[in-house]
Amino acid sequence: MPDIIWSGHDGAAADDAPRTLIEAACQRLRQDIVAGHYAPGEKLRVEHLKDRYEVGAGTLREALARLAAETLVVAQGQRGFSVASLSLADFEDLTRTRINLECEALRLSILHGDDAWEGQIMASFHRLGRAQDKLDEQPSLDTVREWEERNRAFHRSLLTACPSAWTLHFLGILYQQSERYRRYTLQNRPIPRNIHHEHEAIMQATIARDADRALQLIARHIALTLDAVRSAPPDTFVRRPAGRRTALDRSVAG
Amino acid sequence: MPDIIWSGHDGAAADDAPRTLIEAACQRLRQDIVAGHYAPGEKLRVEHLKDRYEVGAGTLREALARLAAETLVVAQGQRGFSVASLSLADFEDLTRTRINLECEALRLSILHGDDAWEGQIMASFHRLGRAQDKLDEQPSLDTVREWEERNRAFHRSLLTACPSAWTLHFLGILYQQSERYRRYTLQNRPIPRNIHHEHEAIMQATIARDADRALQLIARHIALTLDAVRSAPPDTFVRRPAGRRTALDRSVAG
DNA sequence: CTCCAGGAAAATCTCGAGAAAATATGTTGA
DNA sequence: TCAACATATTTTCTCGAGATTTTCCTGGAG
Repeated sequence: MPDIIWSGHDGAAADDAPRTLIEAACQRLRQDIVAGHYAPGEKLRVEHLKDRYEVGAGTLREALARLAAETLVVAQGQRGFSVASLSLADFEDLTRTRINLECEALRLSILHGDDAWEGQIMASFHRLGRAQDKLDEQPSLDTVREWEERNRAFHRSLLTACPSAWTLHFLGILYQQSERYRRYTLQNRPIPRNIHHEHEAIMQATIARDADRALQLIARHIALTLDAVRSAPPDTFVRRPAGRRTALDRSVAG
Repeated sequence: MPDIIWSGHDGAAADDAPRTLIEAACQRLRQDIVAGHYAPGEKLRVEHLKDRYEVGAGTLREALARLAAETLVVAQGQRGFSVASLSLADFEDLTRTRINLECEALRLSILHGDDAWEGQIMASFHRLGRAQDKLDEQPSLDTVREWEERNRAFHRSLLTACPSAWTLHFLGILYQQSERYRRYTLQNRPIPRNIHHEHEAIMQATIARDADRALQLIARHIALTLDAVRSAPPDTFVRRPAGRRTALDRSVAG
């Protein structure tokens, strides 16, 4: 139980209580970045942002450093911070990695889940269905927000029984990135109706403990997002500031 | 090619040039933590550390924030920073997740690797063998260091052809954590001889493009580290400062 | 017209001091 | 003896200003 590792790790958690100005600025910045208020690759100048978010320079600086942890912003040596770039190739990789991890997480969740877990899934699915109805009746920013929130809750409920904190941690990061892509490329696009049936099938297979089927369904479900983004206007991904170096520069255990 | 995402992400890369004092402090702190100079769960007081590393308070603070990104340290609301805790349960999870990702990365690497990639693997394997010889002849801190360095290089060479930057990124984090566990639990313990044969078998299967066999071998290879840590003194994992919350609190794409 | 060099402007990086919070300590009462 | 409150100390959090670096603009030479 490596709870501790994530406890203060404002990166993945801490939606609840912004105890410090840093956390508050971190949250607001994260929301604005994920929501697409800043263009991909855009430079984030501390001098400008400290006015916008009404904090000191050092404070904002540390908030940006924390966001760099989530790979939402990048920090270059002596050249300040900028919003992480978006590219189709990255999203393809992101989606494949997410499918890999989410299948593993769902498999473990089905293996370890108890009755309460099943109940939570049904409940969150029901709430998502209601949000879907409201969205169909009256599409608005509020109803969309609510649908997104409950969609996230539904997907999360599927995995709550997964005992692998590391897998969930990485999935959290990938979720966030995925959401950023989705919002950026599919701005204000209506949510197709058939997603509801996908969710229903996933839920049924999961509760029936049919791991093979559930994994197949969730994989396809996630892959559909990739197709949707692929069909975005071709000029969507353009920004590409100079980048270099590759990961995996450290340590290995034998 | 999401190179940009990792470019300045000092978290996983940037061994080369500490362009700022923050990066320098970050590197030194990371080394000291991975090396075990600080006990797991130990509080990291800024006032003390700023003297030790000869930087200002704000500078050290930001370095700690970046290390929190790598999950080496944790930042709690108004209660400062502390070293991430270690537990056997966490290491088991860590290892399983690493096996999952590393198998996927190796599979992709075998799929995409070219002749130059094969050459790099053979070269790094050869260098590792030489380091092993030197280590057998004369065990010392230097020879151990060299072996560790080349072991890391060998494992990295296996995956250089993997096109999934996200998988490699996560693996980098897991590697680092794994190394921390290994050093903490197996301090100064000799490296068993048969590891050389494991590496040889992995290399041969990889170059022969026998993905199934290579994956099986690498999975077992990593799992052996888990066994080694399991056999550590039972009182190794004790520290457990208060922790709460779980990951996966954010976002999902539909 | 292109390319290189120099300098001005902007931004980042760094530091120490003051305010807020949390922990530790000491005291009082039951 | 134990619990609870008030105080004191430590630690974190926050801010603005100065030093260093990068960037951009201008000018001139080839």
